[in-house]
Amino acid sequence: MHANVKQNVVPLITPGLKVACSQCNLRELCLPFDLSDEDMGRLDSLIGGGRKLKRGQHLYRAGEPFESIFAVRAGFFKTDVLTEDGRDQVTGFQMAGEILGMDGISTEVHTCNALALEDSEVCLIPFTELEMLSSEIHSLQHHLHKVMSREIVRDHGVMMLLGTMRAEERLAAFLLNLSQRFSARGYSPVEFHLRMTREEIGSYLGLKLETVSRAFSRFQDEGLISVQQKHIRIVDIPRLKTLLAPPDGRIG
Amino acid sequence: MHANVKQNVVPLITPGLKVACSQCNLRELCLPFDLSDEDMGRLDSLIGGGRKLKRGQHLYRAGEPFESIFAVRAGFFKTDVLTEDGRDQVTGFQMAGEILGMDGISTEVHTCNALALEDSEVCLIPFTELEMLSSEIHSLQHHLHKVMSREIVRDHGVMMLLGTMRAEERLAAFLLNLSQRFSARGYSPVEFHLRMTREEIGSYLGLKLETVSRAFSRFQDEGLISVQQKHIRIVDIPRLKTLLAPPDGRIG
DNA sequence: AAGTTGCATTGATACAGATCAAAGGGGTGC
DNA sequence: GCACCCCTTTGATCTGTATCAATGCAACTT
Repeated sequence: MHANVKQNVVPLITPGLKVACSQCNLRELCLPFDLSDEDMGRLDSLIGGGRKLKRGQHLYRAGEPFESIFAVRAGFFKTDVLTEDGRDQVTGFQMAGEILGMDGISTEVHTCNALALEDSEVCLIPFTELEMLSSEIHSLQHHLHKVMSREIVRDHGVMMLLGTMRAEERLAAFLLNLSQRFSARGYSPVEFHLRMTREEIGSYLGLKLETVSRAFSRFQDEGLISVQQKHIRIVDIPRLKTLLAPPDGRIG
Repeated sequence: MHANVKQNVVPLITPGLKVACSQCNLRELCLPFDLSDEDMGRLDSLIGGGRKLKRGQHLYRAGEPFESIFAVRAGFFKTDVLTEDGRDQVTGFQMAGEILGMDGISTEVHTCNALALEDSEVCLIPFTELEMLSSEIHSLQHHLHKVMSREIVRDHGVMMLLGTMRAEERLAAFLLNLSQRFSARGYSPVEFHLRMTREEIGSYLGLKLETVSRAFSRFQDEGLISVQQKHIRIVDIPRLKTLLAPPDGRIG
Protein backbone atom coordinates (compact mmCIF):
# COMPACT_ATOMS: atom_id res chain seq x y z
CA MET A 1 0.00 0.00 0.00
CA HIS A 2 2.53 2.56 -1.08
CA ALA A 3 -0.22 5.06 -1.81
CA ASN A 4 -0.51 5.37 1.93
CA VAL A 5 2.61 7.47 2.15
CA LYS A 6 0.45 10.22 0.76
CA GLN A 7 -2.23 9.84 3.34
CA ASN A 8 -1.26 13.06 5.06
CA VAL A 9 -2.37 15.11 2.11
CA VAL A 10 -5.82 16.39 2.97
CA PRO A 11 -7.94 15.83 -0.10
CA LEU A 12 -9.69 18.93 -1.39
CA ILE A 13 -13.18 19.17 -2.65
CA THR A 14 -13.32 17.59 -6.04
CA PRO A 15 -14.27 20.53 -8.25
CA GLY A 16 -16.27 18.73 -10.88
CA LEU A 17 -18.09 16.47 -8.48
CA LYS A 18 -21.67 17.62 -8.54
CA VAL A 19 -23.93 16.09 -5.98
CA ALA A 20 -27.65 16.41 -5.61
CA CYS A 21 -29.81 14.70 -3.04
CA SER A 22 -32.73 14.96 -5.44
CA GLN A 23 -30.93 12.71 -7.91
CA CYS A 24 -29.44 10.36 -5.36
CA ASN A 25 -30.66 6.82 -5.10
CA LEU A 26 -29.46 6.68 -1.52
CA ARG A 27 -31.89 9.29 -0.37
CA GLU A 28 -34.06 6.84 1.50
CA LEU A 29 -31.10 5.76 3.58
CA CYS A 30 -29.50 9.11 4.01
CA LEU A 31 -30.51 12.55 5.22
CA PRO A 32 -33.31 13.84 2.98
CA PHE A 33 -35.77 11.04 3.58
CA ASP A 34 -39.16 12.55 2.72
CA LEU A 35 -38.78 16.14 1.63
CA SER A 36 -40.92 18.02 -0.84
CA ASP A 37 -39.37 18.85 -4.20
CA GLU A 38 -38.86 22.42 -3.14
CA ASP A 39 -37.17 21.57 0.15
CA MET A 40 -35.06 18.97 -1.62
CA GLY A 41 -33.81 21.73 -3.88
CA ARG A 42 -32.85 23.87 -0.93
CA LEU A 43 -30.95 20.97 0.55
CA ASP A 44 -29.21 20.38 -2.79
CA SER A 45 -27.91 23.91 -2.86
CA LEU A 46 -26.57 23.54 0.66
CA ILE A 47 -24.52 20.43 0.03
CA GLY A 48 -21.02 21.71 -0.46
CA GLY A 49 -20.03 19.46 -3.27
CA GLY A 50 -18.44 16.07 -3.07
CA ARG A 51 -15.03 14.74 -2.28
CA LYS A 52 -13.31 11.68 -3.65
CA LEU A 53 -10.92 9.71 -1.55
CA LYS A 54 -8.47 7.01 -2.49
CA ARG A 55 -8.16 3.99 -0.33
CA GLY A 56 -6.03 4.81 2.67
CA GLN A 57 -6.86 8.50 2.70
CA HIS A 58 -8.32 10.14 5.76
CA LEU A 59 -11.61 11.98 5.43
CA TYR A 60 -10.80 13.72 8.67
CA ARG A 61 -8.62 13.18 11.67
CA ALA A 62 -9.05 13.63 15.39
CA GLY A 63 -8.09 17.17 16.31
CA GLU A 64 -9.12 18.80 13.08
CA PRO A 65 -11.70 21.55 13.36
CA PHE A 66 -15.23 20.39 12.73
CA GLU A 67 -17.15 22.10 9.96
CA SER A 68 -19.14 19.51 8.10
CA ILE A 69 -20.69 16.17 8.44
CA PHE A 70 -20.35 13.77 5.54
CA ALA A 71 -22.66 11.40 3.75
CA VAL A 72 -21.04 8.39 2.17
CA ARG A 73 -21.98 8.33 -1.51
CA ALA A 74 -19.89 5.34 -2.43
CA GLY A 75 -17.18 3.31 -0.84
CA PHE A 76 -16.40 2.17 2.65
CA PHE A 77 -14.96 3.86 5.73
CA LYS A 78 -13.82 3.03 9.20
CA THR A 79 -13.76 5.39 12.16
CA ASP A 80 -11.42 4.91 15.06
CA VAL A 81 -10.43 6.56 18.30
CA LEU A 82 -6.84 6.76 19.37
CA THR A 83 -5.71 7.56 22.92
CA GLU A 84 -2.47 9.25 23.92
CA ASP A 85 -1.22 5.98 25.29
CA GLY A 86 -1.53 4.25 21.94
CA ARG A 87 -4.81 2.41 22.30
CA ASP A 88 -6.78 2.16 19.12
CA GLN A 89 -10.45 1.33 18.95
CA VAL A 90 -12.39 1.04 15.72
CA THR A 91 -15.79 2.57 16.50
CA GLY A 92 -17.56 1.73 13.28
CA PHE A 93 -17.60 0.92 9.59
CA GLN A 94 -19.65 3.16 7.32
CA MET A 95 -21.07 2.44 3.91
CA ALA A 96 -23.15 4.25 1.29
CA GLY A 97 -25.92 6.39 2.72
CA GLU A 98 -24.45 6.58 6.20
CA ILE A 99 -23.42 9.78 7.95
CA LEU A 100 -19.94 10.47 9.25
CA GLY A 101 -18.56 13.12 11.56
CA MET A 102 -21.29 13.73 14.11
CA ASP A 103 -18.74 13.19 16.88
CA GLY A 104 -17.31 16.60 16.05
CA ILE A 105 -20.41 18.62 16.83
CA SER A 106 -19.97 18.60 20.60
CA THR A 107 -16.52 20.17 20.77
CA GLU A 108 -16.23 21.71 17.29
CA VAL A 109 -13.28 19.40 16.82
CA HIS A 110 -13.29 15.90 15.40
CA THR A 111 -12.68 13.31 18.08
CA CYS A 112 -11.97 10.35 15.85
CA ASN A 113 -10.37 9.48 12.55
CA ALA A 114 -12.29 8.52 9.44
CA LEU A 115 -10.37 6.54 6.86
CA ALA A 116 -11.45 5.32 3.44
CA LEU A 117 -11.05 1.54 3.25
CA GLU A 118 -11.59 1.65 -0.50
CA ASP A 119 -11.81 4.39 -3.10
CA SER A 120 -14.78 6.40 -1.92
CA GLU A 121 -16.93 9.43 -2.43
CA VAL A 122 -18.66 11.57 0.14
CA CYS A 123 -21.00 14.54 0.14
CA LEU A 124 -19.94 17.46 2.25
CA ILE A 125 -22.69 18.88 4.42
CA PRO A 126 -21.64 22.13 6.12
CA PHE A 127 -23.10 21.80 9.56
CA THR A 128 -23.90 25.39 10.42
CA GLU A 129 -25.82 25.74 7.19
CA LEU A 130 -27.55 22.45 7.80
CA GLU A 131 -28.70 23.75 11.17
CA MET A 132 -30.00 26.92 9.54
CA LEU A 133 -31.91 25.04 6.92
CA SER A 134 -33.23 22.50 9.37
CA SER A 135 -34.73 25.21 11.53
CA GLU A 136 -36.82 26.12 8.50
CA ILE A 137 -37.64 22.61 7.35
CA HIS A 138 -39.08 20.75 10.27
CA SER A 139 -38.90 17.29 8.74
CA LEU A 140 -35.23 17.81 7.95
CA GLN A 141 -34.55 18.85 11.51
CA HIS A 142 -36.40 15.88 12.85
CA HIS A 143 -34.62 13.52 10.52
CA LEU A 144 -31.25 14.87 11.59
CA HIS A 145 -32.21 14.15 15.17
CA LYS A 146 -33.23 10.66 14.19
CA VAL A 147 -29.91 10.06 12.49
CA MET A 148 -28.01 11.17 15.57
CA SER A 149 -30.25 9.13 17.82
CA ARG A 150 -29.79 6.10 15.61
CA GLU A 151 -26.06 6.48 16.06
CA ILE A 152 -26.55 6.44 19.83
CA VAL A 153 -28.67 3.30 19.60
CA ARG A 154 -26.10 1.67 17.35
CA ASP A 155 -23.40 2.49 19.89
CA HIS A 156 -25.47 0.81 22.59
CA GLY A 157 -25.57 -2.28 20.42
CA VAL A 158 -21.80 -2.25 20.19
CA MET A 159 -21.55 -1.90 23.96
CA MET A 160 -23.82 -4.90 24.34
CA LEU A 161 -21.62 -6.82 21.96
CA LEU A 162 -18.39 -5.83 23.69
CA GLY A 163 -19.75 -6.21 27.17
CA THR A 164 -21.67 -9.45 27.03
CA MET A 165 -20.77 -11.57 24.00
CA ARG A 166 -18.15 -14.20 23.42
CA ALA A 167 -15.84 -14.14 20.42
CA GLU A 168 -17.99 -16.24 18.08
CA GLU A 169 -21.13 -14.40 19.04
CA ARG A 170 -19.46 -11.09 18.30
CA LEU A 171 -18.32 -12.24 14.91
CA ALA A 172 -21.73 -13.69 14.06
CA ALA A 173 -23.37 -10.43 15.05
CA PHE A 174 -20.87 -8.55 12.93
CA LEU A 175 -21.49 -10.67 9.85
CA LEU A 176 -25.25 -10.50 10.23
CA ASN A 177 -25.08 -6.76 10.60
CA LEU A 178 -23.03 -6.39 7.44
CA SER A 179 -25.35 -8.77 5.64
CA GLN A 180 -28.37 -6.73 6.60
CA ARG A 181 -26.76 -3.46 5.56
CA PHE A 182 -25.59 -4.77 2.21
CA SER A 183 -29.03 -6.16 1.65
CA ALA A 184 -30.63 -2.78 2.35
CA ARG A 185 -28.44 -1.35 -0.40
CA GLY A 186 -29.45 -3.88 -2.98
CA TYR A 187 -26.41 -6.10 -2.66
CA SER A 188 -26.41 -9.76 -1.83
CA PRO A 189 -26.96 -10.43 1.85
CA VAL A 190 -25.04 -13.69 1.64
CA GLU A 191 -21.99 -12.91 -0.43
CA PHE A 192 -19.75 -9.91 -0.01
CA HIS A 193 -16.26 -8.63 0.14
CA LEU A 194 -14.82 -7.46 3.44
CA ARG A 195 -13.11 -4.14 3.03
CA MET A 196 -11.33 -4.29 6.37
CA THR A 197 -8.53 -6.47 7.69
CA ARG A 198 -8.83 -9.07 10.42
CA GLU A 199 -7.07 -6.65 12.69
CA GLU A 200 -9.65 -3.94 12.06
CA ILE A 201 -12.50 -6.37 12.63
CA GLY A 202 -10.75 -7.43 15.81
CA SER A 203 -10.37 -3.89 17.01
CA TYR A 204 -14.04 -3.22 16.39
CA LEU A 205 -15.08 -6.42 18.18
CA GLY A 206 -12.60 -6.17 21.04
CA LEU A 207 -10.67 -9.24 19.88
CA LYS A 208 -7.21 -9.99 18.56
CA LEU A 209 -6.81 -10.66 14.87
CA GLU A 210 -5.87 -14.28 15.50
CA THR A 211 -9.10 -14.82 17.37
CA VAL A 212 -11.07 -13.35 14.48
CA SER A 213 -9.26 -15.59 12.02
CA ARG A 214 -9.86 -18.68 14.14
CA ALA A 215 -13.52 -17.86 14.52
CA PHE A 216 -13.85 -17.50 10.75
CA SER A 217 -12.20 -20.86 10.29
CA ARG A 218 -14.46 -22.51 12.82
CA PHE A 219 -17.55 -21.05 11.16
CA GLN A 220 -16.31 -22.48 7.90
CA ASP A 221 -15.60 -25.89 9.39
CA GLU A 222 -19.12 -25.96 10.74
CA GLY A 223 -20.61 -25.08 7.38
CA LEU A 224 -21.96 -21.71 8.45
CA ILE A 225 -19.99 -19.62 6.04
CA SER A 226 -17.33 -19.94 3.42
CA VAL A 227 -14.31 -17.71 3.73
CA GLN A 228 -11.56 -17.04 1.29
CA GLN A 229 -9.46 -14.18 2.50
CA LYS A 230 -11.79 -11.19 2.33
CA HIS A 231 -14.50 -12.93 0.35
CA ILE A 232 -17.37 -14.12 2.52
CA ARG A 233 -20.32 -16.25 1.65
CA ILE A 234 -22.88 -16.91 4.32
CA VAL A 235 -24.17 -20.42 3.83
CA ASP A 236 -26.56 -20.77 6.73
CA ILE A 237 -28.00 -17.51 7.99
CA PRO A 238 -30.56 -19.09 10.34
CA ARG A 239 -27.93 -21.13 12.12
CA LEU A 240 -25.66 -18.09 12.31
CA LYS A 241 -28.48 -16.26 14.03
CA THR A 242 -28.87 -18.98 16.62
CA LEU A 243 -25.29 -18.31 17.69
CA LEU A 244 -26.45 -15.01 19.08
CA ALA A 245 -28.68 -16.69 21.63
CA PRO A 246 -26.74 -18.23 24.49
CA PRO A 247 -26.97 -22.04 24.88
CA ASP A 248 -29.59 -22.00 27.61
CA GLY A 249 -31.88 -19.77 25.59
CA ARG A 250 -34.15 -17.15 27.04
CA ILE A 251 -34.06 -16.76 30.78
CA GLY A 252 -36.62 -15.37 33.16
CA MET B 1 -36.53 -3.43 49.49
CA HIS B 2 -40.22 -4.09 49.62
CA ALA B 3 -40.91 -0.69 48.10
CA ASN B 4 -39.75 -2.21 44.84
CA VAL B 5 -42.84 -4.32 44.48
CA LYS B 6 -44.47 -1.13 43.31
CA GLN B 7 -41.94 -0.49 40.64
CA ASN B 8 -44.36 -1.41 37.89
CA VAL B 9 -46.53 1.54 38.65
CA VAL B 10 -45.62 4.20 36.14
CA PRO B 11 -45.13 7.37 38.10
CA LEU B 12 -47.18 10.32 36.95
CA ILE B 13 -46.07 13.87 36.70
CA THR B 14 -45.85 15.28 40.16
CA PRO B 15 -48.48 17.99 40.13
CA GLY B 16 -46.91 20.47 42.46
CA LEU B 17 -43.40 20.10 41.15
CA LYS B 18 -42.61 23.36 39.43
CA VAL B 19 -39.44 23.48 37.44
CA ALA B 20 -37.79 26.42 35.80
CA CYS B 21 -34.52 26.40 33.93
CA SER B 22 -34.08 30.04 34.76
CA GLN B 23 -33.94 29.22 38.45
CA CYS B 24 -31.91 26.05 38.09
CA ASN B 25 -28.35 25.92 39.29
CA LEU B 26 -27.65 23.08 36.89
CA ARG B 27 -28.23 25.19 33.84
CA GLU B 28 -24.59 25.31 32.90
CA LEU B 29 -24.45 21.54 32.76
CA CYS B 30 -27.83 20.96 31.22
CA LEU B 31 -29.76 22.14 28.17
CA PRO B 32 -30.19 25.91 28.40
CA PHE B 33 -26.53 26.82 28.54
CA ASP B 34 -26.42 30.43 27.38
CA LEU B 35 -29.87 31.69 26.56
CA SER B 36 -31.16 35.21 26.88
CA ASP B 37 -33.68 35.89 29.63
CA GLU B 38 -36.50 35.95 27.14
CA ASP B 39 -35.54 32.66 25.49
CA MET B 40 -35.01 31.12 28.92
CA GLY B 41 -38.58 32.03 29.73
CA ARG B 42 -39.85 30.34 26.60
CA LEU B 43 -37.92 27.24 27.50
CA ASP B 44 -39.33 27.35 31.01
CA SER B 45 -42.86 27.32 29.70
CA LEU B 46 -42.08 24.33 27.51
CA ILE B 47 -40.72 22.12 30.25
CA GLY B 48 -43.62 19.87 31.11
CA GLY B 49 -43.16 19.86 34.82
CA GLY B 50 -41.11 17.52 36.89
CA ARG B 51 -41.41 13.97 38.04
CA LYS B 52 -40.19 12.41 41.24
CA LEU B 53 -39.06 8.83 41.35
CA LYS B 54 -38.35 6.58 44.27
CA ARG B 55 -35.31 4.37 44.20
CA GLY B 56 -36.06 1.35 42.05
CA GLN B 57 -38.65 3.05 39.88
CA HIS B 58 -38.29 3.14 36.14
CA LEU B 59 -38.30 6.50 34.42
CA TYR B 60 -39.07 4.67 31.19
CA ARG B 61 -38.73 1.22 29.79
CA ALA B 62 -37.71 -0.20 26.45
CA GLY B 63 -40.75 -0.45 24.23
CA GLU B 64 -42.62 2.50 25.65
CA PRO B 65 -43.52 5.22 23.19
CA PHE B 66 -41.07 8.09 23.13
CA GLU B 67 -42.42 11.53 23.84
CA SER B 68 -39.95 13.38 26.00
CA ILE B 69 -36.37 13.55 26.93
CA PHE B 70 -35.52 14.07 30.58
CA ALA B 71 -33.05 16.16 32.45
CA VAL B 72 -31.88 14.81 35.78
CA ARG B 73 -32.57 17.42 38.43
CA ALA B 74 -31.44 15.37 41.38
CA GLY B 75 -30.58 11.78 42.02
CA PHE B 76 -28.91 9.05 40.06
CA PHE B 77 -29.98 6.78 37.22
CA LYS B 78 -28.75 3.86 35.23
CA THR B 79 -29.73 2.97 31.70
CA ASP B 80 -29.55 -0.55 30.38
CA VAL B 81 -30.34 -2.53 27.27
CA LEU B 82 -31.88 -5.95 27.48
CA THR B 83 -31.94 -8.43 24.60
CA GLU B 84 -34.56 -11.11 23.96
CA ASP B 85 -32.05 -13.75 24.94
CA GLY B 86 -31.56 -12.28 28.37
CA ARG B 87 -28.37 -10.31 27.97
CA ASP B 88 -28.25 -7.16 30.03
CA GLN B 89 -25.84 -4.32 29.40
CA VAL B 90 -25.72 -1.18 31.50
CA THR B 91 -25.08 1.62 29.01
CA GLY B 92 -24.56 4.45 31.43
CA PHE B 93 -25.07 6.13 34.78
CA GLN B 94 -26.64 9.59 34.80
CA MET B 95 -26.46 12.27 37.42
CA ALA B 96 -27.77 15.81 37.90
CA GLY B 97 -27.71 17.94 34.77
CA GLU B 98 -27.47 15.03 32.38
CA ILE B 99 -30.01 14.21 29.70
CA LEU B 100 -31.81 10.90 29.43
CA GLY B 101 -33.91 9.34 26.69
CA MET B 102 -32.28 10.45 23.46
CA ASP B 103 -32.17 6.83 22.34
CA GLY B 104 -35.92 7.03 21.74
CA ILE B 105 -35.82 9.72 19.08
CA SER B 106 -34.80 7.45 16.24
CA THR B 107 -37.68 4.98 16.41
CA GLU B 108 -40.17 6.95 18.51
CA VAL B 109 -39.88 4.15 21.02
CA HIS B 110 -37.51 3.88 23.91
CA THR B 111 -34.81 1.30 23.28
CA CYS B 112 -33.47 1.04 26.78
CA ASN B 113 -34.60 1.17 30.39
CA ALA B 114 -33.88 4.04 32.74
CA LEU B 115 -34.02 3.23 36.43
CA ALA B 116 -33.60 5.50 39.42
CA LEU B 117 -30.80 4.20 41.63
CA GLU B 118 -31.82 6.58 44.40
CA ASP B 119 -34.77 8.86 45.01
CA SER B 120 -34.59 11.24 42.11
CA GLU B 121 -36.20 14.10 40.26
CA VAL B 122 -36.27 14.82 36.55
CA CYS B 123 -37.57 17.55 34.28
CA LEU B 124 -39.79 16.42 31.47
CA ILE B 125 -38.92 17.96 28.12
CA PRO B 126 -41.54 17.15 25.46
CA PHE B 127 -39.46 16.49 22.40
CA THR B 128 -41.73 17.71 19.64
CA GLU B 129 -42.12 21.01 21.41
CA LEU B 130 -38.40 21.20 22.04
CA GLU B 131 -37.83 20.79 18.30
CA MET B 132 -40.31 23.54 17.57
CA LEU B 133 -38.71 25.91 20.01
CA SER B 134 -35.21 25.01 18.91
CA SER B 135 -35.99 25.92 15.33
CA GLU B 136 -36.70 29.41 16.60
CA ILE B 137 -33.82 29.69 19.04
CA HIS B 138 -30.68 28.85 17.21
CA SER B 139 -28.44 28.50 20.25
CA LEU B 140 -30.89 26.06 21.79
CA GLN B 141 -30.92 23.98 18.63
CA HIS B 142 -27.16 23.98 18.48
CA HIS B 143 -26.86 23.07 22.12
CA LEU B 144 -29.24 20.15 21.67
CA HIS B 145 -27.03 18.91 18.87
CA LYS B 146 -24.00 19.27 21.10
CA VAL B 147 -25.66 17.26 23.83
CA MET B 148 -26.48 14.45 21.42
CA SER B 149 -23.01 14.56 19.94
CA ARG B 150 -21.49 14.46 23.40
CA GLU B 151 -23.44 11.29 24.04
CA ILE B 152 -21.97 9.76 20.89
CA VAL B 153 -18.47 10.73 21.98
CA ARG B 154 -19.10 9.32 25.44
CA ASP B 155 -20.23 6.07 23.87
CA HIS B 156 -17.00 5.91 21.90
CA GLY B 157 -15.14 6.21 25.18
CA VAL B 158 -17.05 3.27 26.56
CA MET B 159 -16.25 1.25 23.44
CA MET B 160 -12.59 2.07 23.93
CA LEU B 161 -12.85 0.95 27.53
CA LEU B 162 -14.65 -2.29 26.69
CA GLY B 163 -12.57 -3.06 23.66
CA THR B 164 -9.05 -2.33 24.80
CA MET B 165 -8.75 -2.14 28.57
CA ARG B 166 -8.07 -4.72 31.23
CA ALA B 167 -10.19 -5.05 34.33
CA GLU B 168 -8.18 -2.72 36.58
CA GLU B 169 -7.87 -0.12 33.86
CA ARG B 170 -11.61 -0.17 33.33
CA LEU B 171 -12.31 0.31 36.99
CA ALA B 172 -9.73 3.08 37.29
CA ALA B 173 -11.28 4.85 34.31
CA PHE B 174 -14.70 4.42 35.85
CA LEU B 175 -13.66 5.89 39.20
CA LEU B 176 -11.86 8.80 37.59
CA ASN B 177 -14.88 9.54 35.44
CA LEU B 178 -17.18 9.57 38.45
CA SER B 179 -14.70 11.71 40.34
CA GLN B 180 -14.60 14.26 37.57
CA ARG B 181 -18.37 14.40 37.25
CA PHE B 182 -18.95 14.77 40.98
CA SER B 183 -16.33 17.47 41.01
CA ALA B 184 -18.09 19.37 38.23
CA ARG B 185 -21.21 19.39 40.41
CA GLY B 186 -19.48 20.79 43.42
CA TYR B 187 -19.05 17.53 45.28
CA SER B 188 -15.81 16.09 46.48
CA PRO B 189 -13.80 14.48 43.71
CA VAL B 190 -12.15 12.10 46.14
CA GLU B 191 -14.92 10.89 48.38
CA PHE B 192 -18.30 9.70 47.24
CA HIS B 193 -21.00 7.15 47.59
CA LEU B 194 -21.59 4.63 44.83
CA ARG B 195 -25.25 4.38 44.02
CA MET B 196 -24.90 1.19 42.03
CA THR B 197 -24.07 -2.38 42.98
CA ARG B 198 -20.92 -4.25 42.03
CA GLU B 199 -23.00 -6.15 39.54
CA GLU B 200 -24.17 -2.96 37.84
CA ILE B 201 -20.63 -1.63 37.70
CA GLY B 202 -19.58 -4.95 36.27
CA SER B 203 -22.26 -4.88 33.62
CA TYR B 204 -21.23 -1.38 32.59
CA LEU B 205 -17.56 -2.35 32.45
CA GLY B 206 -18.02 -5.74 30.84
CA LEU B 207 -16.85 -7.58 33.96
CA LYS B 208 -18.34 -9.94 36.50
CA LEU B 209 -19.16 -8.59 39.92
CA GLU B 210 -16.46 -10.70 41.55
CA THR B 211 -13.85 -9.16 39.29
CA VAL B 212 -15.03 -5.70 40.23
CA SER B 213 -14.86 -6.57 43.90
CA ARG B 214 -11.39 -8.02 43.59
CA ALA B 215 -10.15 -4.99 41.70
CA PHE B 216 -11.52 -2.71 44.41
CA SER B 217 -9.73 -4.78 47.03
CA ARG B 218 -6.48 -4.69 45.12
CA PHE B 219 -6.70 -0.92 44.71
CA GLN B 220 -7.21 -0.66 48.44
CA ASP B 221 -4.29 -2.97 49.21
CA GLU B 222 -2.08 -0.80 47.03
CA GLY B 223 -3.16 2.36 48.80
CA LEU B 224 -4.91 3.86 45.78
CA ILE B 225 -8.35 4.07 47.28
CA SER B 226 -10.21 3.14 50.39
CA VAL B 227 -13.40 1.16 49.97
CA GLN B 228 -16.06 0.36 52.45
CA GLN B 229 -19.02 -1.15 50.70
CA LYS B 230 -20.38 1.68 48.59
CA HIS B 231 -18.30 4.39 50.19
CA ILE B 232 -15.23 5.28 48.13
CA ARG B 233 -12.34 7.52 48.98
CA ILE B 234 -9.70 8.07 46.35
CA VAL B 235 -6.37 8.36 48.10
CA ASP B 236 -4.00 8.74 45.19
CA ILE B 237 -5.56 10.20 42.06
CA PRO B 238 -2.28 10.64 40.15
CA ARG B 239 -1.32 7.02 40.61
CA LEU B 240 -4.82 5.93 39.66
CA LYS B 241 -4.40 7.87 36.43
CA THR B 242 -1.16 6.11 35.62
CA LEU B 243 -3.09 2.84 35.58
CA LEU B 244 -4.76 4.00 32.40
CA ALA B 245 -1.50 4.07 30.51
CA PRO B 246 -0.21 0.61 29.61
CA PRO B 247 3.15 -0.42 31.15
CA ASP B 248 5.22 0.36 28.08
CA GLY B 249 3.84 3.86 27.84
CA ARG B 250 3.25 5.73 24.61
CA ILE B 251 4.08 3.86 21.46
CA GLY B 252 4.94 5.17 18.04
C1' DA C 1 -33.74 -6.82 68.97
C1' DA C 2 -33.81 -10.64 66.06
C1' DG C 3 -34.52 -12.36 61.53
C1' DT C 4 -34.35 -11.91 56.70
C1' DT C 5 -32.42 -10.80 52.45
C1' DG C 6 -29.52 -8.93 49.23
C1' DC C 7 -24.88 -7.37 48.50
C1' DA C 8 -19.87 -7.85 48.97
C1' DT C 9 -15.74 -10.32 49.76
C1' DT C 10 -12.58 -14.02 49.17
C1' DG C 11 -10.76 -18.56 47.68
C1' DA C 12 -10.16 -22.51 44.31
C1' DT C 13 -10.45 -23.95 39.77
C1' DA C 14 -11.60 -23.77 34.75
C1' DC C 15 -11.44 -21.88 30.34
C1' DA C 16 -11.66 -18.43 26.54
C1' DG C 17 -8.93 -15.61 24.33
C1' DA C 18 -4.22 -13.42 24.29
C1' DT C 19 0.36 -14.00 23.23
C1' DC C 20 4.30 -15.87 20.92
C1' DA C 21 5.86 -17.97 16.81
C1' DA C 22 6.25 -19.57 12.11
C1' DA C 23 4.80 -20.42 7.43
C1' DG C 24 1.90 -19.70 3.28
C1' DG C 25 -0.81 -16.92 0.03
C1' DG C 26 -2.45 -13.07 -2.43
C1' DG C 27 -2.95 -8.50 -3.63
C1' DT C 28 -0.42 -4.22 -4.73
C1' DG C 29 2.73 -1.32 -6.66
C1' DC C 30 6.42 -0.92 -9.62
C1' DG D 1 4.51 -9.52 -15.04
C1' DC D 2 7.23 -9.77 -11.18
C1' DA D 3 8.57 -9.23 -6.57
C1' DC D 4 7.72 -7.75 -2.25
C1' DC D 5 5.22 -7.11 1.69
C1' DC D 6 1.30 -7.39 4.26
C1' DC D 7 -2.35 -10.16 5.54
C1' DT D 8 -3.99 -14.47 6.99
C1' DT D 9 -3.80 -18.90 8.91
C1' DT D 10 -2.54 -22.28 12.24
C1' DG D 11 -0.15 -24.25 16.32
C1' DA D 12 1.60 -24.15 21.27
C1' DT D 13 1.46 -22.02 25.47
C1' DC D 14 0.19 -18.58 28.90
C1' DT D 15 -2.80 -15.63 31.56
C1' DG D 16 -6.66 -12.81 33.04
C1' DT D 17 -11.14 -13.22 33.99
C1' DA D 18 -15.14 -16.19 34.58
C1' DT D 19 -17.15 -19.59 37.20
C1' DC D 20 -18.30 -22.14 41.29
C1' DA D 21 -18.70 -21.94 46.12
C1' DA D 22 -18.90 -20.34 50.78
C1' DT D 23 -18.75 -16.83 54.28
C1' DG D 24 -19.41 -12.21 56.01
C1' DC D 25 -21.57 -7.81 56.39
C1' DA D 26 -25.24 -4.38 56.57
C1' DA D 27 -29.59 -2.57 55.98
C1' DC D 28 -34.34 -3.13 56.26
C1' DT D 29 -38.49 -5.63 58.16
C1' DT D 30 -41.30 -7.10 61.69
